[in-house]
Amino acid sequence: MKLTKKQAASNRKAIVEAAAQMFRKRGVDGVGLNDLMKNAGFTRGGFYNHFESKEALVGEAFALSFDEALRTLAQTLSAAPPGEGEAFLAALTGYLSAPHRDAADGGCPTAAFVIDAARQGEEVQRAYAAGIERYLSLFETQMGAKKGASSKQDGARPRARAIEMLSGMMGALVLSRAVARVAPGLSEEILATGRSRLVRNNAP
Amino acid sequence: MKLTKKQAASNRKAIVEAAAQMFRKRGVDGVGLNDLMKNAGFTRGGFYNHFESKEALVGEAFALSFDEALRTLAQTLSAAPPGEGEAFLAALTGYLSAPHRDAADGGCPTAAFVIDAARQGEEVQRAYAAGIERYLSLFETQMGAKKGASSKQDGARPRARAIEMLSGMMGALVLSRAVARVAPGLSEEILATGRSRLVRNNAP
DNA sequence: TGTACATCAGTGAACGCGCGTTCACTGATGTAC
DNA sequence: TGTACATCAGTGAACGCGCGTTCACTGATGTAC
Repeated sequence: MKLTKKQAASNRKAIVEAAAQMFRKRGVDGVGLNDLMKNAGFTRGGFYNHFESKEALVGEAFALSFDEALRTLAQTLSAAPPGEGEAFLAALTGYLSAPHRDAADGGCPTAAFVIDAARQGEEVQRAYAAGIERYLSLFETQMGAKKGASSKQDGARPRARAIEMLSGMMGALVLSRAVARVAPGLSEEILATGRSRLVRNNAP
Repeated sequence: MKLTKKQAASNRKAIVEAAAQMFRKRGVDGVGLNDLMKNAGFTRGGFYNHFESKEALVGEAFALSFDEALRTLAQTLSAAPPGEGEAFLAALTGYLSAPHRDAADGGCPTAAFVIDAARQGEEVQRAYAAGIERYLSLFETQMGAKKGASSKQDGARPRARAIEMLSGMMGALVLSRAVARVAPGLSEEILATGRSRLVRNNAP
């Protein structure tokens, strides 16, 4: 049953893809390897043909999640007319939306993995920290692009503004998820408050 | 081996206390009942004399964590000279500190349970949402007390300011925890940025 | 108040189950000649 | 290019282990008289 190298690599990728989604939705501890392999379209025994251990997969799943999220965001931004910063604001507004809140499996890995990352091994945590730094760099670039146009936060340096933005938006998103089922009004209020803050901080 | 009612209630309390700490440190899925009961000073079989299921305990552990955190905060604030708001700012600064980052088991339940809450059953999630509302009320009260003294955020209504504060501070704390072991510089930078934002927003 | 008995918190073995991981086996691919 | 063989991804049973939960049992407490 040996497969072509191309097919084997593709199958491996499918496992990491499934893991990236399932880990975001249910947490690392909430996903078993048998369940994962079934979702990826295989039987459980084949897992160790591709990965040394579950932890090794977790690191790859974290890295892939950040790769995809950052690539998608970069594409969205580059598709818009440059210099204005409107596309960036639109992306941030979509971040604090009900669809993103309700679809964690395809959503922001910073939010989905923020508690898991603290409890995983160092290699996994390094993948997470690397993703954070990439987000911060992107934010700095975007904020620098419309320098002078924004108002109230100009006193803070770009790096500090990027950190505030990432932690503040991620905090609002995870909090809105945490109460969504039993307090939908509060959940929406948290998202709306975050969006209005974005608008306020970006007003001319 | 029957115990006095008082002793039995005390033993039950010990189990919930242990759970409140262990769940905050390792997550709900990361704590087994045998391990929990051993930590509380008992053998595993006794658990079901006090609780219907693990999920029932989770709800009580969430509620107790919020009770203790809010009581401690209220005590700190009431011990200080009233009206000035200095004690509140000091408490917030302590929230974004390395000791709090490094001791999740005795720390803020909003932060520790924010991802678990989204994945637990409705009863557990209700306990979490109730805790959030209590935090928001306390924040509103504290911010109202120094009304007119603060500057930049006065345009936002107290409720919105409380939501921003809770989600923003919680976001910074969990993000600093997520990278603490592999990127201590970034972790401290996240905390420091949050603290400087507090100072900025509360400057006269 | 004193005795007789039901209550029930604690014990520790045991249940079935799913976990991460290992294994012998299969058979088409990729390689050596 | 054609044949012979080593490689290795996939299969599915099995491993030991810890999980949440159940159980029969113990014996001091709380209650009934």
